Amino acid sequence: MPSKSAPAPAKASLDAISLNPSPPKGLRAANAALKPSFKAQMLQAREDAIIQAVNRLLAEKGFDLMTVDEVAAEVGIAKASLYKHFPSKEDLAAAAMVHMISRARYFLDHLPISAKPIDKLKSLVRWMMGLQLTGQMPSLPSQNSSLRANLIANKVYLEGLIQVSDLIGEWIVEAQKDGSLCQQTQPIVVLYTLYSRACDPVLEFLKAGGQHTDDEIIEIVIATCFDGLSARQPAKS
Amino acid sequence: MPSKSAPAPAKASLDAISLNPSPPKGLRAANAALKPSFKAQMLQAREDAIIQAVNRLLAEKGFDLMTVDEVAAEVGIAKASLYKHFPSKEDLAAAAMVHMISRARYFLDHLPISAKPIDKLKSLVRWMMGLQLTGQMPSLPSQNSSLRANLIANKVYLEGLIQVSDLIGEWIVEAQKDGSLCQQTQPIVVLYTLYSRACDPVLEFLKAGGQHTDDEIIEIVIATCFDGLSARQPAKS
DNA sequence: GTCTATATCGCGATAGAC
DNA sequence: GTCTATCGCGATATAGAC
Repeated sequence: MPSKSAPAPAKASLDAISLNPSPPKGLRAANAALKPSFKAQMLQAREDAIIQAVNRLLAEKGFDLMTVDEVAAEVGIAKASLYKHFPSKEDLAAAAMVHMISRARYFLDHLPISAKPIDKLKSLVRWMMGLQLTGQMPSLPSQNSSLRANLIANKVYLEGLIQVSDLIGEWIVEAQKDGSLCQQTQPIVVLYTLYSRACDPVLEFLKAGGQHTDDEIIEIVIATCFDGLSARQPAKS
Repeated sequence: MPSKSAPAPAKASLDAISLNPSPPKGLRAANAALKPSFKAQMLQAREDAIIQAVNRLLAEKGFDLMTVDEVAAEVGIAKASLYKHFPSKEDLAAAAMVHMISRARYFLDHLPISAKPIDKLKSLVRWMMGLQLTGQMPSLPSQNSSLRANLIANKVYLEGLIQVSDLIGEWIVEAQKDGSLCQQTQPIVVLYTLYSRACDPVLEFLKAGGQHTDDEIIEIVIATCFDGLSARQPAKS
């Protein structure tokens, strides 16, 4: 079912313009006088379409099984044109990751300020799991060396990741102070654990089981993640 | 550090004979009269060496990045010889998985009978995490279609997996009855969650952090897995 | 900057001698 | 059953015309 038929070339480009309102784009294009330079806009839109295709394929097949030919086919352009935008497959994946970091920062910045830290953390995990269940979370096999090297060399990605991690880290510390989060667990461990939920294979298992909706799966994993598998006294709230 | 230098060809073969005492081998060789057929023994030992190498490489690089040439080099035989034992790369991985299932059944069967079900479950998770931390847990990217098809077509693997799952499932139900395991969580969800700990990326994160020993990491993840991240009343035990 | 066509190469799998 | 040598294919990346 997923494969050889040419996948509607024009659609991806259009979607990339209308959809994805998350992070505001075209800042650079909007400042150079009144004329945003249509050319630059088109170029930006095409790059967005590329990144969107990469993200989808990365989520569907992972980095190793994703081919540059597929990306080009999904965007509807020639492979050689792709390489004019991104000099390598690794850079393609890196751009997709930068985009995800950007979406994450936008999501975190727009959480209700009044929410309790523990609820912000849960919202984050729900969001990440939702992305994975809907095939939007790029999965980079953590073992590929060339890809990792390329990623940690990418300052935009790395600084974004650090900023996001710092923000989440503050919430973790706050949640520990207000008594809603386990104080025996080191904040860094909490952070890693939350990140790991974004690629937890249990999501795929449950989805394959077909007995639950995506939302049900998310609540199940949220419960096991925060409340644990052991029996617990009925919560006071 | 990991790579191009030819990796000590002879060693793997010898280790395969002396090490790996877990599941008893050579049953077939031992029955045909008094003479176990040295030839068959050597052949069996070589196949064990192959499987051991595959398991290690599978754990180190994953299925996609593992090459058959590497396996042959690590075992110390020619690639063509490998293909006389296993007709494809997928069969190679399948054999490694069958071996792991076998080890798991042996481990489960030799847990102290007197142990409480909840402790049996924790022991299992500890064992799986220990395997992953020491590079013995093969990681099969759950996305590869041809590999999955090959695996579920492998009756030995599938039946073994079902047997193991049934056994664990019984413990889960018992642990829920005796009040040590959360009764609101469906047994199948518990099972999937436990399995997922075997390939939880949080292990790699913590190991990369370098701040904890393997045993410490295991206890940390056991705690977050069973007790959750949320604050909890001091346990009564 | 986009295209078609091609270079280059790594990897799974085989041929055929011994 | 083991070896050396090679095929065949698919994938990344590039050349060169427009």
